Amino acid sequence: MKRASIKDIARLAEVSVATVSYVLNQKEGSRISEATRKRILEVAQNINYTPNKIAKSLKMRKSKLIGLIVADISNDFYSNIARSIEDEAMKLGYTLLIGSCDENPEKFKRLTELFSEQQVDGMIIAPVVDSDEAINKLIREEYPIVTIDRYLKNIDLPGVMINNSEISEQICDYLLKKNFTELIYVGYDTELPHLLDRENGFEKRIEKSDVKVKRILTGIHNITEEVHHQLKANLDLSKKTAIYFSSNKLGIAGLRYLIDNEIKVPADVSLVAFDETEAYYLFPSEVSFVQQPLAEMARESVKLLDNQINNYNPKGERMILQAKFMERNSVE
Amino acid sequence: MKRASIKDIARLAEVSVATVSYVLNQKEGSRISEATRKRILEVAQNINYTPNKIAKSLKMRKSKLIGLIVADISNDFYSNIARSIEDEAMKLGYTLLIGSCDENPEKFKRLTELFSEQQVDGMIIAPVVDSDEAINKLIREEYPIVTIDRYLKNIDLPGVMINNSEISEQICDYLLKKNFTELIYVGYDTELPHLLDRENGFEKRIEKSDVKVKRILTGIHNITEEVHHQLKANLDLSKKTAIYFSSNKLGIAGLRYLIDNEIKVPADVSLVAFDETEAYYLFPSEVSFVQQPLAEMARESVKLLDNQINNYNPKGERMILQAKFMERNSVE
DNA sequence: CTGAAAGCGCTTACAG
DNA sequence: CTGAAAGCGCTTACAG
Repeated sequence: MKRASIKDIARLAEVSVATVSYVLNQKEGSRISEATRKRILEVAQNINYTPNKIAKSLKMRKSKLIGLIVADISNDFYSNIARSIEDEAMKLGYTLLIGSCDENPEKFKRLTELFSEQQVDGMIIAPVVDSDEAINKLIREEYPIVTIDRYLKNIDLPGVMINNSEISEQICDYLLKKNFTELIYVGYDTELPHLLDRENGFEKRIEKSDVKVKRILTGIHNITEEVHHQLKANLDLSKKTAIYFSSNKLGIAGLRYLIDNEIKVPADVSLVAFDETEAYYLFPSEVSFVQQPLAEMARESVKLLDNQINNYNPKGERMILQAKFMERNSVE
Repeated sequence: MKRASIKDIARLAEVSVATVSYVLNQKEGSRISEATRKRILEVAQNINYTPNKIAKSLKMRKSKLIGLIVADISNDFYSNIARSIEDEAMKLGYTLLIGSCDENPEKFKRLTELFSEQQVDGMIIAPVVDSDEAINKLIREEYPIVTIDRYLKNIDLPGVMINNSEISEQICDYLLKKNFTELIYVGYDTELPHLLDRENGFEKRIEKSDVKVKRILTGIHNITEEVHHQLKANLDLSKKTAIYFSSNKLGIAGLRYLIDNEIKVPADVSLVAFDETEAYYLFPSEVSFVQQPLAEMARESVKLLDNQINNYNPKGERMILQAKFMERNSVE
C-alpha cells in the first residue's frame, strides 16, 4: 500500500511541491497558470492521489478532529446524539472520534488522554461521577471542551443541556392535576447535577400539595433488578398511582416490570417516562414521555465547540434547550 | 493551548531529542543511564508532556487508526457491534473511527475517502448496495479491509459473517415441526447476499413440505409502513400462522403492528424474530429470536484486520460464526 | 551511553 | 507565475 504524495505529483508534472500544494488547495492570490494547474490536477488524478491529512495536521497544528466522550454509548440517547454530532461535525469539516466511558471515571480519563494524544482540536464531553480531575487537567491546558447533556457542579464550562428541573415540574403539575393519591419518582441515587435537577424539580411541586410521593432511587448498574425489586416493594395498586421514570433506562426497566406482572397501563397504574426510545412503542399501551431535542443539542454543542476552538474562552456560553412533553396515553 | 514537545524536554533535561525519544519509548538495547532516564521522565512529568501521535504516525507511516463503516448506526445491531469493536481495537492499540453510511453508497464512498485521508491503517466495512466501486478502489490500493456482517457477491474479501442460510433453515424446520398451515417470511426486497441467504435458507426447507408460505418483502426505507400494510393484506388469523422476521427492524415493525391490532402472541399468531434488542423485552409476550454472536464477530473482525495490516493478503480468511436460536415463548 | 542528522508529507512566507 | 527552504514533532540508523 504505497501511496502517492505531493512529491510524486511534482516530479511527474515537473513542478515544485510548493506549486502542487498551491493548486491542490485552490489558494487564490497565488496565481498558477491554467496550463500547469491542469497538468497537476491531471497527474494527481492519474496516480490516484489522496492527501495525507496527518502531514497536513502536523504542519497546520490543527487536526480537524474532535472527540466525543459519552457516558454510555449503548444507551439510545447517547448513540442517537453521537450520530447527530457526527453529521454536524462533518458539516464543519471535522472528523469525529467517539468514545464511551461506561460511567467509569478511569475510562473517562483514558479517553481524554487518548484524544489528546490524537491531537483532537477539542472535545465534547458528558462528564461522569469523579471525572472532575481529568476535566480540570484539560482546563489547565486550555483544551477547548464543551459539555453535553450533563454539567459539573463546581466547574463552569460552556455546554448544552436541557431544562431538567422545569420539565420535571411540568410533569409533576400535570400529574397533580389528575388527582393521583400516590406519586412515585424513579431516579438514580447519584450526585450528577442534571439528575438531581430532575428530582428536585419534581419534588418542589409536590411540597405544595399533600399528595404522597415515594422515591425509588437505584444505582447505575443493575438497574433492571433494582427497579423491579423496589417497584414490587412500593407499588400499591389499591391506590390511584402515577410513576415518573426519569430516564430511558429506568423507563424500560419499569415497563418490563409492569409487563412481567401483567399490570395494565393506564388502567392499573399511570406513568410518564423520560427520553424517546423504540422500545416504548412495543409496549402494549402508548407511553407518554419527555422528549429531548437531540438534533438541536448536537448542533449547538458542535457550534459551541467550534467557537471555542477558534476563539478560546473559558467562560463560554451555557445553553439550555427546552425538552418537550409528548402526551400519549399512559396517564388517566 | 501550547503543548510541550520532545524538544522542550530535551532542552530542560539538557540532552538531545534522540535521547528523550529513546527513554520515552523504553527501547531496550539502547541503554540510557539511569540518571538521565530519571531526569528526562521527571521533566516530562513536570511540563505535562503528551506525545503527539500525529507526528509519530507521520514518521512511522502507521496511524494506529482503524475505520469502521456500518450500514446504519441507529440500528442496535450495528451500534452494539461498533462498541465491541472499539473495545477490541483498543486492546490491540488501535483507535476506532466510526462512520455510518445509512445504506447510501455515496456516503459510503465519502467515508472511505475520509478514512483514507485520515490515514487509517485499515477498515472494517459492512458493504451496502452499490458500494462495489468504492470497495474495488480500496482493493486496487491494497488497502487492508475486512467485511463484517455482510459480504459481497463478486468480490472475495476477508471477513466475518454468520451462517445466515443455515440458521434460517433451522428456524424453518422448527416451525414446520409445529404444524402451521401458513408461514410468512418477512424480509427485504434487496440484492444483499446475506439477506438473500436468510430468505433462501428458509424457503429451501419449505419446498420439501406442502405448507404454504407467503413472502413479505419491504424496501429499506419506510419499513414500518410497508410491514404494516403488507401484514394487513397477508395475515389471515383464521389459519394457524407463524411469521419469521429476518431482521430486528422488521421484527420491531411487525411487533408494533401486532400491538396496534391487539393480536396476541402466540395465541393468535406465532413468530420468530432476528437479532436481540431491548425492545423485544417490552413486548407483552416473550419473543423468540435469533441471536448473533456480536462480541465474537467484533473480536474476529479486528483480529482479521490486524492480520491484514501486518501481513496483507487479498485472499484472506472468511470466517463464518454460528448464530443461536433463543427459544422463548412466541411460538405454540 | 549519547547526539547529529535525515526524513515522514505537508504548508507558506519569501524571493525572484 | 514558480521554486527553494524551513519547519510541524517525532523516530532511528549511524557514528562516536
